[in-house]
Amino acid sequence: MTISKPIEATNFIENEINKDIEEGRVPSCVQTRHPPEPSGYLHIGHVRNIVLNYGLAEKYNGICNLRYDDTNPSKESQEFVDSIQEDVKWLGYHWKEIHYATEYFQQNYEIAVKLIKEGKAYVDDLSAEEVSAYRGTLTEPGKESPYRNRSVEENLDLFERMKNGEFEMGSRCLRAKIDMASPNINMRDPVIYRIQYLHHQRIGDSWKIYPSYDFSHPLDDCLEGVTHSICGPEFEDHRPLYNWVVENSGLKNKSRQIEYANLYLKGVILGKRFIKKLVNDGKVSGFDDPRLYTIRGLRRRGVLPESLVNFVNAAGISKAVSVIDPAMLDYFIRSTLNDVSKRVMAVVDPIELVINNIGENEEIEISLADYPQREETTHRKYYFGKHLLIERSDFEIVPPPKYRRFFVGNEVRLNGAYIVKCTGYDTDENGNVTTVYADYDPETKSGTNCAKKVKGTVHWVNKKHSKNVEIRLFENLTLPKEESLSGGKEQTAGEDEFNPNSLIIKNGFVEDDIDYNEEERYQFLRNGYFCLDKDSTKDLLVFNRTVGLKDSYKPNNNQ
RNA sequence: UGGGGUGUCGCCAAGCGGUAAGGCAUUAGAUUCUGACUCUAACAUUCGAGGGUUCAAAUCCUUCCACCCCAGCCA
Repeated sequence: MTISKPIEATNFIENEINKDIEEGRVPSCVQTRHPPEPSGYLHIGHVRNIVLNYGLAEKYNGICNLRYDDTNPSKESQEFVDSIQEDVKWLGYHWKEIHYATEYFQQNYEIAVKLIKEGKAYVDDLSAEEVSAYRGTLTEPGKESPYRNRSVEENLDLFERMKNGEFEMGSRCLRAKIDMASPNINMRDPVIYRIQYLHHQRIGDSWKIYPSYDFSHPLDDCLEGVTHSICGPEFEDHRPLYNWVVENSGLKNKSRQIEYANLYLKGVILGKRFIKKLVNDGKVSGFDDPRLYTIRGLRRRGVLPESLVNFVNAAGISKAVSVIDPAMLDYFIRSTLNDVSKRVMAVVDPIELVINNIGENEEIEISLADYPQREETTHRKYYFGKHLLIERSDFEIVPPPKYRRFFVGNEVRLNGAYIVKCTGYDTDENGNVTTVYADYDPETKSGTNCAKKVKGTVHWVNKKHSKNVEIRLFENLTLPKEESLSGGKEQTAGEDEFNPNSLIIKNGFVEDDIDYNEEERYQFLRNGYFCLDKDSTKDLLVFNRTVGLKDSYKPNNNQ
């Protein structure tokens, strides 16, 4: 039993930061920011960004602020701003301060005015379609807008009137005057302010003009004292623009943008838009559905935050697109859970086991260790008796080679109780096994250090001392197409593309005094971790998944 | 197609001119009152491909190939 330890990571971003510090470009305490747009729930793909930003600040004794990139009210809501804070806290990270891009609107505006005065920005009257048409294509340069060379006075006046709400939404915008012929499309006079008459969740209707990401983000970074602005790969071509804004802002603090690759899990749905669609279509119960890889979905599945952090650190970081095998995540989930899980007995798919040589009402008290994986553990009482339940898969009429569990003539240990010898079985008219019979050996009680050793140990539950529960086995909710995992693009998926086996409901049994406890994690069988859920329709829900679904017994390989 | 980026074991990923770290997965074995956990061992003569420079290259030069991102008044 090892205690999972935090994984130290060094990566190319740290190398860059170290260089900046050594060469005196930034103070040794760096400042980062975690800049989510409050337009969705956080998911596993965001954890890398969180670990990086908060982690880097921690590592360099700097600070990391949470800053909502809330410059597009049409997509954002308070629900998302609240959930993001909860999720970050749950992950174990702390921001120094909370800021909003909207807090900086006045300063953003003043800098825009300064740019206009310097002839570096102009109000364009072209429609959105025209702007697009004038922009050119990937291979052809763009055309300059006829409004590009308006006088500073006219621009100032127009921009002021935009701000005052005198124009229609979309009728005009403010553009940075850079280079319409640039091979980098982002530099072809990007729009930096647009007119927007939408109600904003934080600032209401106070502003009629909204800066674009490309304008506000670098400014807010500099204003806040950020030294390193870590972002996704999609902003790589925006870096020249980022730097242009920083250079022309007149701000003394100059932040530097560094991009890293996003993290995907093979076959796992992560797109914000996609997750929303699943929720809206009722495919899943909500943003916290355990099949989802949202932070809260994972959490509800019983995953612990350190698993996520360790996973992300172990996966490392580079600029190459990384599509990680979910088995790796599972490993980190298991390794954390293994340390903390209470071992209990439960049977997912039961068949009856009758002990021949014990009285109908006879009961033998046994003691079960709650945490056998630890040096010290508490114990609980349980009862061995005549009518027990075992897992259907723990009995075979014709045992495959090397099979260690129940088959007629074989001896097996009932976990925590006695060694038992299988004597026979009953089947129904269809040939399905209904009952298994066995004799127990009274000399082999658990804890007595009996000489007899047996290869297999089997979980069981006493029919009388167990309760019927609904057991929900969750598989990963995946898509067959790999391209569906991307976050940004329009994604289309038909209903039948979802894994239909993502939720399996079983009628199982658990020891009768195992009750809901938010903190507790459990393990039963050889491979399943679960937690109980308070929304249970019956006594409890069991969340399982690929966590530990590895079954070392593979008959086909053992022939 | 113009620009930007990336290609090291099935999957991540170190490496930055001195002769291929590590993790996941896999395989074999030990241990085991969970076929779990733990343990031990195996697992790239080779770094997208071809040329070149060098005593020496995954690391430098060069050509080519593949994949990703960019033409929102989204972020």
